[in-house]
Amino acid sequence: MVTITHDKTTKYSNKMSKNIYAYALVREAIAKNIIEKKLTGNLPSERELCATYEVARSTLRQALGQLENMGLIFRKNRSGWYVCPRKLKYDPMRHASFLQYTTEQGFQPSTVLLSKKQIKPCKEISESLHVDKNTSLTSIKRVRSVDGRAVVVEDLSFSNAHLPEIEKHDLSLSISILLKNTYKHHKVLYDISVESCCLFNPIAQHLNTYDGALGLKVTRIVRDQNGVAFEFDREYWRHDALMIENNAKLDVFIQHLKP
Amino acid sequence: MVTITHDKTTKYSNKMSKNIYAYALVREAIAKNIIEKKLTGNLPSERELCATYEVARSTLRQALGQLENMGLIFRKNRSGWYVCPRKLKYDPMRHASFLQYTTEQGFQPSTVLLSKKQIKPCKEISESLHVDKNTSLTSIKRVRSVDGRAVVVEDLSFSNAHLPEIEKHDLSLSISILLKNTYKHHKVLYDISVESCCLFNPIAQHLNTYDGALGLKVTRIVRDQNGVAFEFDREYWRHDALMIENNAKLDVFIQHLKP
DNA sequence: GTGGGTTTTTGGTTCATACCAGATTTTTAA
DNA sequence: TTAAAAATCTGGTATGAACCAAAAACCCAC
Repeated sequence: MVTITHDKTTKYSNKMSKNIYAYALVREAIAKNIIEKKLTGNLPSERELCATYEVARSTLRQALGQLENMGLIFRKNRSGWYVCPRKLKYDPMRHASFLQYTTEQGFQPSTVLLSKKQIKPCKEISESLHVDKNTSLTSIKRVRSVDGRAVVVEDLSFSNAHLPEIEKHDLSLSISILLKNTYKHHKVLYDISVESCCLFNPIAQHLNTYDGALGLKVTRIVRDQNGVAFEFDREYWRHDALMIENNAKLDVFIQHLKP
Repeated sequence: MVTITHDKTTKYSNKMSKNIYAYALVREAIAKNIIEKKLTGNLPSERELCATYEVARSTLRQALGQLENMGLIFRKNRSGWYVCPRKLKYDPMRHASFLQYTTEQGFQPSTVLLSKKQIKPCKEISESLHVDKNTSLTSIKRVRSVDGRAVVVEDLSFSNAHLPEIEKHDLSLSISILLKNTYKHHKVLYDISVESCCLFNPIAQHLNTYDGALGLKVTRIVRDQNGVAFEFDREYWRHDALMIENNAKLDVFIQHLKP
């Protein structure tokens, strides 16, 4: 049983006081308990929280929804609300494997290959990779988890011409290591885009979230040293699972700048 | 008066059919109208839409909320819902001014300086800039708009030691041009982080949105050629206003790689 | 015409209720 | 003992009603 600190004299639904809304008061009260670690793991049930804060369920759910947007809590379908684990720091520009940067940060990573097939590129991909609409590409879908929590669905498309027989490798492992070891692509370049998005089924289901949940979409075009694009990635992340980080590579730059 | 295509035989609130929910059907119907440009500018009022789709207002608002998360529509406080303009493409790594990259993309930019003061750094800033907690920094807040729509609130802190008399310049103009012209910082390096966040008052108010709205937080540490950090930025963006983009600088890299 | 007050319209907040669907736990029967 | 069935708990969906706050439209006196 979880005990929540709660000033019993505060009437959360009393909108007269200070022109502050009930949902905002409840939101702040729960946020405070989470930040001060008085609340960990799973939250009390919605109906319990309604009783605690003396608000209707829809008001409570408005507060919970905002805490979810803040990345403080998340839900498991029809099972309950949970305090979010810390975010994964992720540098889409860095040529590091998922395995590497997750373990560096103390997470237990895992990957499941959902599908592997030959596809014809959509307009966006054919334009990005400069290939004809009828060119066959190797396409894979994967779900990646940290500490048993699914955080990203990847949708990767590879140019067969550039990466011969790629479909014969174990594609549930690190692609960046495969590029390095098998195809000798030690230097690659990325075009990255990041934007806020909504996660819909079936992606939402793979991430154990709901249809319409908040996400971050990372798109990446991978090029070789000559600027030839050979890989097109779409990554759909749980919005609460990651923080994009890109650190200036001082050592490299300074080297170049020294006479 | 806006006319909406709508199959009158579809009962949106009939949950029996196909196990698809009313809010999802309404969401898809409105999304379709927006994508097909049958719906532009402002949407009909919520009560009208309720009548059109035969759902309760709370159900409709759930659909509108998801369309908002998708970046398809946005709201002006108590005035109505509007179809989102296209997103601004923004490369936080590029040393380009807001004026420059907005006009390049055909937007009309403007900036309002909200405040300018001397502050003592918080823990995060003092650690990032490697300055003592009692060092005075010049701090400014600005709101930047494109086509009259406020899209980002900036919170910038500068090291006075590194940028002497910075407080005497017009800080509603481009800082990157100021750095270039006045302080001769032609080459700078950035540490960037991007994450999903919630926008609360007063930031939400500056962006003409509501307390708890979705946002993207961009944090940036600016360093000189020697790696010395002298500026700390926090940017709070409307989540529907931007797309982070970073393009591989092929020309530069290829130059380096050529023998 | 026009400025200022009034009315109307709009979204924003909150409530109470009901029932559904899936996860979880408990009970029951083989 | 264990697997299947039932009960229970949880969040998810949906309704409709009421009232509030601010924006927008309107109107009228000057």
